[in-house]
This record gives sequence, C-alpha cells and structure tokens, in this order.
Amino acid sequence: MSIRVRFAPSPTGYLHIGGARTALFNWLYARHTGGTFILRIEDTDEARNTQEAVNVILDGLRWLGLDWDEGPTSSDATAPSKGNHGPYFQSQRKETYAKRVAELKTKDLAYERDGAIRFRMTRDPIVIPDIVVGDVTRPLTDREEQDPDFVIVRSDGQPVFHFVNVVDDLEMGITHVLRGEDHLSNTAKHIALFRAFGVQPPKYAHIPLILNLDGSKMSKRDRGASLTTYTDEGFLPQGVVNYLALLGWSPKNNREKMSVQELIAAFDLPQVLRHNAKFDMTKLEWLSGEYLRELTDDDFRVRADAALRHASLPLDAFPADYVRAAIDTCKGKVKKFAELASYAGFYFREDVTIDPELAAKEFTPEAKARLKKLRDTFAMQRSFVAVEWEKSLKAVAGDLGIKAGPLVHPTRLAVTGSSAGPSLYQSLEILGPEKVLQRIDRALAI
RNA sequence: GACCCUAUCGUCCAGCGGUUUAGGACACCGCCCUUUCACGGCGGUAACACGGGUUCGAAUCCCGUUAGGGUCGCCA
Repeated sequence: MSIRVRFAPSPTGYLHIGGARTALFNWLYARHTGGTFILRIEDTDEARNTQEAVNVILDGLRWLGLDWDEGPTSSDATAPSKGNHGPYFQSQRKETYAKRVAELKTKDLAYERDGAIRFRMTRDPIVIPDIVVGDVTRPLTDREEQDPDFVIVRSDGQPVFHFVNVVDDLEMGITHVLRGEDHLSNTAKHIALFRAFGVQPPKYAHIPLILNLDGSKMSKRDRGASLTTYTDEGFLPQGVVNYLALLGWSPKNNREKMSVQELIAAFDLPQVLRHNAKFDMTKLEWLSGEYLRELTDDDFRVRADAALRHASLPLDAFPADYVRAAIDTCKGKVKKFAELASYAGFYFREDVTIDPELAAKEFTPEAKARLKKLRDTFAMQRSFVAVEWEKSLKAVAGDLGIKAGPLVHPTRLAVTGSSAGPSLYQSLEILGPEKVLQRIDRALAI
C-alpha cells in the first residue's frame, strides 16, 4: 500500500519553525518512500483565518522547496485543488463532518449535552503504538476520570480539532501521521475516534519538539520561531532545510552537510530521535553560509542585489558595472544576505561613518602621519587597478620600514568605515581615486 | 496536581554490554596561512544528571530520584 502523509497547519498568520520541520519530515518520508504528500489547511476557526494567513503557509513551503502532491493550488479555499481527496480546506468540508457526526450518533457513540455534541470516550487505557517512542499507554487523567466524554461539535455548530483531524485523515486515506510530540497524549482520543468509525488508525510517529536554547518553548515572539526570519534575513533555503532535518533526526553517520537528494535517500522513521532539540541559530548560520559560498556568481549577484536594495541602498545611482564589481568582492565573505548591507554599504554611501572608538584606536598621530604619506603617494598614482593600489601601499610601507598591516588597517577604516570588509585593494579599485582620496582626507581631519 | 515522554561536551548528533584514553559538527581558545574579515590547515578546552541494581564487564539493560518537556478546553 502506498504511503500517504500530510501536513495540516492552521493558518495563524505565521509558519512556526517547528511546523516547518514537521512539514519537512512528512515530505522527506513521502519522497523517500515514493508516497504522497498532502497539504491540508485546518481553517475551522473562521474568525482568525484569512487568505493572507494561508499564503504565509503556501509561500513558506514553496520557499523551502516542499511541494505537495495533493492540496490547495492557491489561498482561495473555494478554488479548485490538486488531488482527488479534496477539498483540502476544512472550511469546505462541513457536509463530511456532519455526516460523520450523524454516523456516531446513529451508533450511539455521540450524544448532545448543553448544546454541544460529545463523544462517548472509552474508559479503558489506550495503547498508542508509536514508531518513534514505542507503545505508550495512556490512561484517563484525573480530570478525564470525572467526565471522559469530550466535545466533538461545539454548541455553535463548529466541529473541534480532534474530530475534524481524525475524519479528514480517515477520508483522505492517511497512512502515517508524523506530527509534534505535543499531540502524543491526545492521540488516545484520536485512536478511540478511529475505532468508533470502525477503521484501523494510521501509524503514528511523534517527533520531538524544537525548543529555545534555554529549553523554553519557542513562541511566536522568539527570534527564529517564524520562518520569515530566514526569508527576511537572506538565509538559503537549502541551508534551513539541511539544518531542520538534523534536528530530531540523524543519518547516524556523522554527516552534517547533506543535499536534499541525500536527505531523501537517507531519511526514515527509525532514525528519528526521541528527545527534544534546542534550536541553535549559530549552527544554522554556519550551514546556510556553507551553501551561500557555493552559489554561482550569477546567483549570488541576483540575490545580493535584491538584499542591498531591500536595505535601501541606492544601487540605481551607480553604473551596473560598478554595482556588479562591488557585489563580486563580497562573494564567499558573508553567511547570509542580511549582512551584506553593513558589509558592502560603503560602496553605495556618500559618506562613511566611523565609530569614534575605532577611530581613536586606529587614527593615532603616528598612524595619521603614515596615512598622510600614503595619501600623497596615492595621489601620484597613474593607474587605479587593484595591483597598483597594492604597489603604492607596499612601497610606502617599505619606505616606512613597516609591514603592510599597520597601513592597511587605518586605510580600510578611513575608506570603508569598518575594520572588516572585502579585499582592500579591490575595494579601492572599485571606489576609484576620487572617493578614496576624499575619504582619507576626511579621516585625517578627525 | 494527575498522566505521558525524555536525559552523552555550551548546542546538534555518533555510540545500541567489552574494539572507548567516549567520536564528529557548530561555538569557543591557541597557532599557521593572510592586506582585514571569511575560508582553509593544525592543535586545544569541554559531556555519559544522580543513586541503586543486573553482569566477569554498563554511556549502553532494569528500578528509583532529580531535572526538562508535553497533555489534561465547547484552542489548534
């Protein structure tokens, strides 16, 4: 039997990183087994669901490269969808739920109380066979002991999550439910519901949660909790995918950097870990940076251009050649595109602002004297390609009897306003003599 | 509070009874390379939560304690 898995997010307005990881695991499992990956939108809470919110999910999955075999084709719940188990928006499946409620009522497994419809929950402990954790026995809790039956349709007529989730998994022929461990305890309810419908429940695999570095739950406000963090800051999707795959799953051979194809080939449920993982942004940045370094020159240019414009740098005020040459000096130097504005901004700004503390440290009277001498040598230069700038600087260093370093540092600070940046000589070539001399003069006047 | 899950370097993972002076990666610290940064190379600091068992032998199996997480809604 072919494997059918699903990602069933609720459109809350953002895609949680844990949700993205759940989607990834489902997707990898489907691709690994040749199964079907289904996207279902759980928009039962009509008040807070908007097309905007649905788009956040669709765009997020597309950015990650997680394509779905069945599901919506757009954020419009009424638009045609892909696959023959639709509709894939719960808001469009009301008749199905009504039919299933009636079925339970007929079997006397559901009844009305206080305007709501309740399910007759079994009083016996339920064993949840979980692929990741093993068999988990879930008895009723103290509270449930008082009143084990739970609401499946609210008094306002809206069916609740536990019910629609089970009905849809049943109707859509879901074979494996891979979801966050936060659903483990509730799975007893789901299993009871499946049995009430007279069918075998799907196989369950509850995957461990992603927590903050301090062990707390990652909530909307935490940096990195929303996928937009990564799209906005210019991470590379393959880096995010690679990192996410390694949280709660392991290829067991100490591999770190793996392509999507390698992940698909290696991914399987037995290697899913059982304990929660803490989210380490630093490692993600490293991994994403690895992929960024491998970008083709053209790909890098396009993305860098967009990132710099996004940071409001006036690229259009410069010749295309200039912009391109400036961007090229940054290749392989940054880990994410959001760093580019501060790294290469000096190419596109009229003035460089120099941190007073750095200036005080770097522009000592002695350094200024050297810088002045260098400035005068620069002024006599005839050619302004990188090697000529280098020759001049080294010649001055030679005259002064010092190494290039003590001359490079103040020059870089004067010209770029930063102590780190692209190759100095390249930068000087791109900036051109006019700006270089002007900026050195300004620094000398500090 | 009750129930459930989990527990190896700061973090992510390897380890699934002896081959382990516990391995890799990120981070951190040195050194080298180098015009800065980054990259790369070399080296280093750093962990089996605790207590009982089982066994000739335990990071690995069992029990307890502790800690963390989850669930107990007419939220999803």
